[in-house]
Amino acid sequence: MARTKEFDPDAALQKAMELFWERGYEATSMSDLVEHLGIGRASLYATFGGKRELYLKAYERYLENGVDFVGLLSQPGPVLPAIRRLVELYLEESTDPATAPRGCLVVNTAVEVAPHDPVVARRVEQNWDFVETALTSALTRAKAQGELPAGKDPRALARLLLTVLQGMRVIGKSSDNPARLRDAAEQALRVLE
Amino acid sequence: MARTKEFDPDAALQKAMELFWERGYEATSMSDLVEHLGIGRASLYATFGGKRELYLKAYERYLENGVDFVGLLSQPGPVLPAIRRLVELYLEESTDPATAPRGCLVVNTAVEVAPHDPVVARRVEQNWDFVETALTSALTRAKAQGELPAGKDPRALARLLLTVLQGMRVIGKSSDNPARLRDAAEQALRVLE
DNA sequence: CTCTTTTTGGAACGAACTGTCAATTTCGCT
DNA sequence: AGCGAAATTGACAGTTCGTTCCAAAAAGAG
Repeated sequence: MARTKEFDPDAALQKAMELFWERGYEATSMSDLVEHLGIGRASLYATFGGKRELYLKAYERYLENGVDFVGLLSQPGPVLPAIRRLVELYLEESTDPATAPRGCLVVNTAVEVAPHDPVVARRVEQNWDFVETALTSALTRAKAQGELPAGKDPRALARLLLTVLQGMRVIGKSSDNPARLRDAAEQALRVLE
Repeated sequence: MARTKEFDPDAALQKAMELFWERGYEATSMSDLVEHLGIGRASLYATFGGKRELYLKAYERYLENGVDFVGLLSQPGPVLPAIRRLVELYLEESTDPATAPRGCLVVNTAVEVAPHDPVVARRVEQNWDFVETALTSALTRAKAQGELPAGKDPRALARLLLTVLQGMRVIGKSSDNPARLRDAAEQALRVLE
């Protein structure tokens, strides 16, 4: 017994996520969002709450649509080719002029928002944990399958890869030198041999 | 034949840099700056120009007082220990709860400001070039001195280190797990052996 | 001491900010 | 058909933003 929503909340959240992704938290105003989402101001507040809550929901939406680590790394068979594909995926997104400037929303959030918002900081750290865990279990499996030398430490290697991936995203945001990140990615992969 | 300034512009710029470093560009208002610098609004504008110009000057001030790559890496004698010290310095600053949340102003700038300001982007990229060059020449010297295996590529290794260092700064901003970055740093250094 | 130049604190500017509210519209249901 | 509940609309507060302006004060040069 109510009026139906005129807009699709899912599509609106997607657009909000893209705007936050491109411009950052502080530089994106509620008026910008109202304009780009094509919905009324009050509808925005009624559906998503204030700016901070909307950002948190946009952040989660980003994670849902992001790189599928588990799907990529948990496939049966050899592990290292999957890790190579993962690194190359990050490399492409970090060097392509169309996608590099926006970087990764998690990195952007870690840098701009997390230091001033404990809730956000926890979410970001959970993501680091998640990626690290996915890489660790993949490398552990690789070691069991003989793809990784016996002396290597899967968790330590996962932590190096995690750090390199985020570093690539940062440098890609302000550099149009693909060779730089290509070399870094290649050297990072060579650690696994 | 004129009045002298009542405040020390150098000290004021230092304080402005610290405020931008801690809060970011957008989240720091001119009123915040006036308050923390202890000088009048008009003096701020007359001395440093507008907000953007002040930020650019603060950025340069940060670079002047930052890690002395050349001084660290150009000392005569073995190179690898110096590189190890450099990585450990980054590790400490990225894991110490007192310094980790503010991260590195260059990284913060690369993420928040560079994508929307070509001038800033150029400055940031110049910094990546500078660090990469310093590391490359150091590793080249290490190779000549037999510290680095003959098969290694100094520039590619420098690019990996550059990426790892920036990645550490990002993860350190939102993680209080020192072991994570310690492992990453250790594995990165192991690449040189 | 006077003139000139600069600094200074604070008021004031228009614009933009986040968030709210009453009025209106549209649906489901009796 | 008409009633109640939810959603839209547009305007509206109350701040805060970056920036400018101005009168008063201060300090070196003659």
